[in-house]
Amino acid sequence: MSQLLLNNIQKHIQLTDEEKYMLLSITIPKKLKKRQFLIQEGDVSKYSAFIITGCLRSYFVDSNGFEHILQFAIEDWWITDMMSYTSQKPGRLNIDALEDTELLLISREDQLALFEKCPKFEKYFRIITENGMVSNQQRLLDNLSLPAIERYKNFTKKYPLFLQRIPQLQIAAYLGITPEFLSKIRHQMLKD
Amino acid sequence: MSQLLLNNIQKHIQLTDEEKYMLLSITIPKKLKKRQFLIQEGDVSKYSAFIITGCLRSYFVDSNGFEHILQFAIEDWWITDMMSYTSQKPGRLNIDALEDTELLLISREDQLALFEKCPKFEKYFRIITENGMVSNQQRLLDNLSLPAIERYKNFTKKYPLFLQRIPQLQIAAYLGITPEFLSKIRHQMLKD
DNA sequence: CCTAACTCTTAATCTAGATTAAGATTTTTT
DNA sequence: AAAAAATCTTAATCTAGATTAAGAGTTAGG
Repeated sequence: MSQLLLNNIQKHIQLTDEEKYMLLSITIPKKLKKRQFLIQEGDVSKYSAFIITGCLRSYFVDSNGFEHILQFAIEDWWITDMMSYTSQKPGRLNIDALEDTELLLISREDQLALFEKCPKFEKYFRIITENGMVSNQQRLLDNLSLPAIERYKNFTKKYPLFLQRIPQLQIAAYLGITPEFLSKIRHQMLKD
Repeated sequence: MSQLLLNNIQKHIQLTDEEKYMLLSITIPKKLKKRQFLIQEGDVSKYSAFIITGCLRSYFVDSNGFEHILQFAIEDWWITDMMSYTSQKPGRLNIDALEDTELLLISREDQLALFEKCPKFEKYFRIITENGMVSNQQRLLDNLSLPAIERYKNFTKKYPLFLQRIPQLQIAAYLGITPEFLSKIRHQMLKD
């Protein structure tokens, strides 16, 4: 089960058995049922979560009660409220499970201690964070420059697996449109 | 002149004189006149730039020829096309100077070699990247959840110094609205 | 110092996407 | 298996912000 995490890490750095042990000794397994929360608004995100099976979303509830989704995450991905996790202050994001989910958690405290003991892990997380930043930037550019229909087409190309797994309601909240308008777009796409 | 960079770094990690030397021996000073490019679309971003004086912007030109600004950067900030810089593949961003500017450049190659020689620097850039990711996420949330007038108010609060320095045309391209609409918003704000 | 090139504003018209509402399906709970 | 809750669709109406156009103010280069 931890093998998925080790494999993910070993795409970027090589680990000795001792280093594997160092890592695994600080990971905490956790299960969430569908709709259970990992983090709620106002919490300090003590942990970053690596997903073994299942699917989570991180989202923000605006002053009108609308949800806006920052990230979907499935097997082999990390998710947390980065702002709260890095600062260890209360965050504004919620993270909950869209399916029954198995996670490995690592606390910020243990993570930083691990970096001190073994800088290789700092490299791994530096790379993960760089990649996350790039995909965030790409998404911001899409939101600034493309109409909703193009953003949806990009989404279907980039994340074809999500289409089967994630309700349209959620996809609309990720794209920044209403479910009604997404429905209209999909109808329109069938015609051409 | 390099003192600004050393101070910035020493907010996050402590450096020995030798480490300072290691860093400075790979930085390349560069000057740009207003309107000169650091990077153009299609280039590989060989360098990340730390700003000593002046102001730059990174932006994307969409298929209709409209510019969308990802980042403004002034003294004491880093800027690059992260996608291209980390992958060393051609990028889609332009970076140019809004004012006469002095920079210190570091190549991706030298940066990665520095990380190997001295993991402390990996820590520094991991922190910088984490912070960048957080502010990108915050901006994405603002774009998803707030109307233009609120985004402008947030901008004025977060970057009061930019208001004097950066033309409204550019600020509009950052907020994701037309300059005409920004003008309307500003007029509207005077009334209350 | 003058002209060309930006920059900002105002206003009329237009459109992508929101809102509201209602009905049809599907999923979940009891 | 029935009832309740969530999901998706369609359609009419509405609005935030775009587009177009024109003029005024400001900056910069020759």
